[in-house]
Amino acid sequence: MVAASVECMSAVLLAEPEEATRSFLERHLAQDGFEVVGVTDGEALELLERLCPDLVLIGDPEGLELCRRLRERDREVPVILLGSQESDPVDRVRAFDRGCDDYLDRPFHYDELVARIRAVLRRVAPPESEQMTAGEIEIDRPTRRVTVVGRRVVLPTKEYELLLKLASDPQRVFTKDELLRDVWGFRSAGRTRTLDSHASRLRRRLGGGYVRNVWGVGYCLLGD
Amino acid sequence: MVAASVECMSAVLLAEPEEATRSFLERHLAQDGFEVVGVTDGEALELLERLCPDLVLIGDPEGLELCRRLRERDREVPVILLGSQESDPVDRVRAFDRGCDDYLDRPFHYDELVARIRAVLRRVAPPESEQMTAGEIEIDRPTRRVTVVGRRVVLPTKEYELLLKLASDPQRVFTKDELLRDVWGFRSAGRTRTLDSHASRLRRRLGGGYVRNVWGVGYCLLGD
DNA sequence: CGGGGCGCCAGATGTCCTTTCAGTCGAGTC
DNA sequence: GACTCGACTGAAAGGACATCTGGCGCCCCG
Repeated sequence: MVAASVECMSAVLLAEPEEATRSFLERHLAQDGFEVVGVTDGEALELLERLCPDLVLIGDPEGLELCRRLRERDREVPVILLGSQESDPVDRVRAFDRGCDDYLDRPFHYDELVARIRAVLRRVAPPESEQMTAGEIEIDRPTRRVTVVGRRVVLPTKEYELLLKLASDPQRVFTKDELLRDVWGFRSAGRTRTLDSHASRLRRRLGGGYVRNVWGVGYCLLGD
Repeated sequence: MVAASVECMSAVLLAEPEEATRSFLERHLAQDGFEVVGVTDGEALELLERLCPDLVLIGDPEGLELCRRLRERDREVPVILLGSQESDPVDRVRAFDRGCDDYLDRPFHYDELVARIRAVLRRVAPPESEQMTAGEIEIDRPTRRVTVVGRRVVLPTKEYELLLKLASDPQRVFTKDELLRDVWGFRSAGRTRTLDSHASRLRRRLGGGYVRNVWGVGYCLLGD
């Protein structure tokens, strides 16, 4: 099994009531390059808002209701349901109606689960091109080369990753939580000073006031 | 079975060698609001470029190879494979590796197939318009950009949130309590001065008397 | 085993927003 | 037409947030 790209590991929220399965999945998914937080389903909804995971994996046999409540909050987050052993097509259709993205019966093969997770994520986050441009900023991912108006800029790792994220949608305003999660990973919520610090340095290195702060919200690369 | 969204019926390219299954699916999918073109797998690649379908359904038991060739042409088109009866997890993992989006074993339930088709299309299609419009006011949520008759308006956080709320139903009159609760949060009931103040400034910044007061009740964005 | 680069953090400072207050204006009522 | 209550708005106080700077610790590389 190939490890996920280092660039950005996907964050998976795992709602699985049974201890053994949960820790099994936590361990193996982590090995396969996912950042996993396992919870019992009671905690799932609450964590959803805090963590903003890339995907939710619901292992609860009663997961249907959770799926619905989750969708109610109007999150775009993809959901994969692990069914109960006796699922029939009707159950599955109902699950899809509730907005889930895939449904896998138990007992399942771990590799198939991973394949399905990847298939869903592939869809949600379409592949980024090797060459990114944002205004006068050019980023060449294979070589990690960044140029601003032709001038070469060398960036340390975190600043480079932060730039990548911001450049993925240059006009868009990213919230601090979002940036912290995607660049620093799941469990970094609240460390705004760290983000601020890097944003500040990135701004200085790029020059030209590219990195702009949106008060009380976060940052964007090309405001206005 | 709910009919497909009226907005735009999805075009499905169906590559299924077996005559009976093909016509069955053609007929039923058409009834369920899809635009279906059924072909044998030889023709699929060629038609792919001409038709640009929204989704490809591969019924061929040898569909793996087709899926690969299809992906080679680097189309973003989603693909669902209908497996052969004897598929095992290894086959399925291989299929996902080839880039397919879902895999359904035969014999399958038609309703489940439709549910899965919808789930995949849901993912692919809607980068839902994050665009709101209220009269001549346009709001782009990702960039937090607000324009009035083309003129760009910059808003501080609270005013922006207030505008969002008002624009969510521009004609409607929102009571002050409602606005306070939704923008300032639960425990803010009674602080009408604060709301007044922000409404006043929002009105001034938007110009054109958009934010209108309804005496003794609250505010609305487009009165009359 | 030392040095430098980098990630992370905390305190000081400055900036901008929010809230409140106070005075005025306007609408509705008798 | 006078009175009352609510709405409007400028200014000022206060707070929340952003930025910068310097320091500490870690890891990689020499």
